[in-house]
Amino acid sequence: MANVAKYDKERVIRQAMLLFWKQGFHATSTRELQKVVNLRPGSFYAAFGSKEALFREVINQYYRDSRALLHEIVAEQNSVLLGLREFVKKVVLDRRASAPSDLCLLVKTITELTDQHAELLAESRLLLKQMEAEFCLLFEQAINQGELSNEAPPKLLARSLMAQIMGLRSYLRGCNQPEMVEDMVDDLFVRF
Amino acid sequence: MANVAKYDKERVIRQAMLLFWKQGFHATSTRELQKVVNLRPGSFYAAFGSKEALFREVINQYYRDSRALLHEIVAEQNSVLLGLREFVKKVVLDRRASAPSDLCLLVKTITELTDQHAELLAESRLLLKQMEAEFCLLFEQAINQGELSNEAPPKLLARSLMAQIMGLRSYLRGCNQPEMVEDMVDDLFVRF
DNA sequence: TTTTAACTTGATCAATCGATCAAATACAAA
DNA sequence: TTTGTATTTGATCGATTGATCAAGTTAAAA
Repeated sequence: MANVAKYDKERVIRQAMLLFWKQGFHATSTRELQKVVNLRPGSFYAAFGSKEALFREVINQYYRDSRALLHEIVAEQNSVLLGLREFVKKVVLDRRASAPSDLCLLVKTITELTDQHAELLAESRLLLKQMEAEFCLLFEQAINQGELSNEAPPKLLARSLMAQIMGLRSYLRGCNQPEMVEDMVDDLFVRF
Repeated sequence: MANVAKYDKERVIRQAMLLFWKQGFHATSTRELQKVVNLRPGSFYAAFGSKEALFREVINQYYRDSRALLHEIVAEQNSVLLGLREFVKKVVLDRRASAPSDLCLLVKTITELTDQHAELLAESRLLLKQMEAEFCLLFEQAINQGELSNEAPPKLLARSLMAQIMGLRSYLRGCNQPEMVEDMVDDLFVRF
């Protein structure tokens, strides 16, 4: 054994995440990435292998962070349904000032990438499916606790919530006026 | 006077549109564009000036085509509301086999681009707003003809429809299973 | 302290990027 | 047919892309 990397890999991945999230995969050069993470080419490629491989680690970190945020917010609330509502508010509206993009990194990715990066596309789809599964579990929990008036299957509710969040965030990116979307978030939860 | 361009400019723009629509702005090189439109660099840059300028013409053509399709489909239907529903079905589901992407080119663009291409971003947002205005006019028409049970202002209905379409198409891009979305399109119009 | 292997560094690779240009070509006007 | 001008063509520009590599540096193991 000898040296051990003197940089914090998770920290580096999060710095890269911010840049990828803001600019997308293609518009972010490896030189920009090397600069923000303060690694020279050799260290950079020794650590991650390729731009694609780094991106793969980035979207997985993004998923873990998102899932953690969801469960944090739900845990703070009295009911699962209120928790979901707060999560949507947080992600769609509150975090707008600090996040690198109005949109979910995973949605940005499936929007940008084609079959030319089939692995990254498939990985992003998988992570979105996993996020949907988290929603589904929470809806099941809400049903078991008698919180839910809507009698639709939890799988359908989760699917619908995913599409609604994607719609709101895309719309917000288009109009750039958060006040137009605030009411829409509330409307979203009227149906539950 | 002398020669006149021997290619059809609108045709060229539509060919470029298919490539941009499929691959996005950054992932589409000027060389690929030159190839599909069968123009050598000189003619290409004489005709359009730059990649950005061509893209600008492309998204404007895309908007005109989309608006024309909307009014075509509405005209075929007995009611405005049925027309809107058919338009959504067409755009989200039916055209999936032939379109270069599951997503709206304008939404892909506002998703991909940053302030580094502020003009194109602003132009895309403007065209989306114009599409929303078309929806708004149709909802007003539906109200005037007594078709509409929903008493919400047409502006809100148009806004909601925009977000819903964006959500469905993004979700479809993520799951890649159209059958999961068919029912969601119908649900969308239950509320009207 | 010496050895040794991992890590860091800056230069550099071939390929591709968007864009330009002089020369060749094509066609309407004279 | 000749002239004049717009268009087309292929070569090429400088910059940037993702990635590699040998030389230099560091620190744990012996």
